Amino acid sequence: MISVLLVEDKADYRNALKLILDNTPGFCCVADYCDAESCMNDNTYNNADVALIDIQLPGISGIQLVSFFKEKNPALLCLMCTAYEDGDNVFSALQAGAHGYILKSDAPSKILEAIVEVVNGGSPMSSQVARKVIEAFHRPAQVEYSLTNREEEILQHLSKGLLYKEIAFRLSISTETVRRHCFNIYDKLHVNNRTEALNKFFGKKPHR
Amino acid sequence: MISVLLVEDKADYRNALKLILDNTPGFCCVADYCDAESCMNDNTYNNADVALIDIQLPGISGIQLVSFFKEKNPALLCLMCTAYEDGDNVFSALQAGAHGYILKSDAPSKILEAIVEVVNGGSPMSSQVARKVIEAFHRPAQVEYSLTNREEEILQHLSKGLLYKEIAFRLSISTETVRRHCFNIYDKLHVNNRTEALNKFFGKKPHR
DNA sequence: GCCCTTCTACCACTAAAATGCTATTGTTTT
DNA sequence: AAAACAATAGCATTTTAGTGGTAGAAGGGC
Repeated sequence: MISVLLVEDKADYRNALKLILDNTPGFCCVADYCDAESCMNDNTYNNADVALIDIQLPGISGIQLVSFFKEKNPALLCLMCTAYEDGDNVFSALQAGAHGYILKSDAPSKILEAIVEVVNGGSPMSSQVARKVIEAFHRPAQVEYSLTNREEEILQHLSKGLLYKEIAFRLSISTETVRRHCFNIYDKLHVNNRTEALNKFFGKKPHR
Repeated sequence: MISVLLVEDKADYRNALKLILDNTPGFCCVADYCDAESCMNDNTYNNADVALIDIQLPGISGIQLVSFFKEKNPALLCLMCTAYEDGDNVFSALQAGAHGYILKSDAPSKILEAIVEVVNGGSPMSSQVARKVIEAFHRPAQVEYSLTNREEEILQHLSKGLLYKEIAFRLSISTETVRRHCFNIYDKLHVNNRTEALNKFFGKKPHR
């Protein structure tokens, strides 16, 4: 028996889903809310397997609700529900911790299928959104900056936010040498400071 | 016309695919190889739109080939091909830069569909593999550090490696104010420098 | 009205980082 | 043996970052 939690502002759609869930063997609707706030103030989310959440909710968005669930009950599987396939929003939701999504235009049978899929360890989503996820996920091609082993080692320590003197102590070399290595690193990477070097070497887009 | 490159060691399967591609309007097979090495030594990969690559190749693996393509011709779309759905390998391939994958057991029509899908910006993959990708992609739960909007904005700029004065210029405020914001940020995050703040706020493990 | 937070700003001081130059030791390549 | 590179290290200088104190203007909440 899969317990589903509904958070959807449109009463018609919410009630329809509830009816379908409660009348399909193997499914049940443990609770339903018309907004995120009332759901957060309740604690039914601890008794559900899957949460079906509308992305566009009045007030606190569905994406924020996912973040909330992720903290309060990480085991809860979040399935997003959107009217139309809004790439960016769906993407943000997945990034926040959602496990898949369905379109409101999908047939009830497809929605039930998606719920089962999520429970079975899948992540139902369209191929287009999958691409966005994949791309954010790709490791940027190693552009081979030919740093020496020692330089990479230094960079590892730099990435932790350590001071030169702390790195020097850990590696049992002088602060001057650490300094020198850094300078050489920045030179090779064509950057001017620690943060740029880390972004470049570890291939990070600065930040979302 | 979609130009496809084949890298597949099983001659039967490779020839069959080639035949299908060359005899389907809108598709053509620009080259085919039985291993990664010979493909890397040629330069046909510059003339293809999509590369269909077997994951299990003798010698250099399909995953390594993807990394190679990513560096040499980042525009080439890599579609992996596997005999059975080996989660870890497929996952690694996607991480290395592949855009989707198909199963050898899929019908020819489905394979052609997947190729079109990739060209159209999609990422064909199973729901199970999508889940693995999604999970690797999830941001760790934000521990809510209650930074103000302005402080988060400053942090965004810090993450690019900008100097205080550069941030000040972009936000049209004084350097002193940027300085002050940073101090407040470090205070709230209980850290002592930029790198630590970035690691903590953006929830990153220092580095692999 | 008053309190509290946020954003703004200046000053002063210390610590650290970034940029130069030079130089020794060892290892590897040619 | 010479040349090239890697790692080490010292010194000097300038710039930037980090830590304090203080304080005014704008906005929300009580």
